[in-house]
Amino acid sequence: MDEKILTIGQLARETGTKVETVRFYEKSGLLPAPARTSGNYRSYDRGHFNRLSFIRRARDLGFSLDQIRALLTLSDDRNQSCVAIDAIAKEHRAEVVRKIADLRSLKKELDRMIDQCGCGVVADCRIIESLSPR
Amino acid sequence: MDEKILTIGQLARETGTKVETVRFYEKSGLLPAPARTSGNYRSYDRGHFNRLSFIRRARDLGFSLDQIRALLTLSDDRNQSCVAIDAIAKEHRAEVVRKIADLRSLKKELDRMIDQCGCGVVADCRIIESLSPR
DNA sequence: GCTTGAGCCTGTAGTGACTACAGGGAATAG
DNA sequence: CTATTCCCTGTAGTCACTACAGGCTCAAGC
Repeated sequence: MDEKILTIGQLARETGTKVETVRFYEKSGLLPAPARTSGNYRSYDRGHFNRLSFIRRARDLGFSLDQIRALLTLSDDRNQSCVAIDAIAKEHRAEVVRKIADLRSLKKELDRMIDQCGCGVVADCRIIESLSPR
Repeated sequence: MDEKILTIGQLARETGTKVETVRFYEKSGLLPAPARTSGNYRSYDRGHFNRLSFIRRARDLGFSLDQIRALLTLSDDRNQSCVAIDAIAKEHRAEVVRKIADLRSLKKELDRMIDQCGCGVVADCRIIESLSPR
């Protein structure tokens, strides 16, 4: 039972978060408000550390704060079916797939544009031309 | 010389922009403030139409407003070399390439996560588990 | 001439997910 | 005792719009 207690700075360092971001998560209702010391400092425990780690990992994977809020709520009820969790993850993956496709066609257009640039004078620039209305 | 003059609504429709966005571009210094009618309505000419079309096309290709500002400034000097324009386009393409790579590795992680989900009960959920700190 | 409705005006505030102060108090090392 | 580092609250800024609120103008129909 090493109930080691962390200041906001330590918690931030250990989870790779900025101090301001930790406070922002608290204000946004993602991280419960912790106990305070006599000097009004926030004091975090293991539960906070776990929850913040979860949030950060999910953020790294591109989940929105709303999605994370939903995941956290669902994961609190350990006896529920995890179909809803699966659905959130799949919805997110579909978004990612869409974005990849969008960026790929974007890149093709940029390639075409850039390949045509003879790097002469602006008046003949194919990049400017392909951005201009015909 | 059909100097046809457009209201903000017509300009917006013809360029596929929202009226508020046109005003926003003016406030941001991307689109020059047009003349006004006696009733204080904005009246746009062909030059505005061309410039706004350019902005929209560049936005569709994912250029930032700052990049577009630079492109517009550069393209105004028709005798300059277009090396700088080429550089902006290539920098943007590099960003897009980076984003595609990021999203691809993201998708792989999401795939792994989702594949493992047996869709049982939250307590055994592999998605929650792989988001939690080890 | 009068009304109705669409379109226009300005200005402000909201979005997401933070980030960056400003102006203070608390804790700690020397 | 002092200097430094950390912490506190609250507000404003980022990007590229979007959405009002509250009011004015204009064109068409009656």
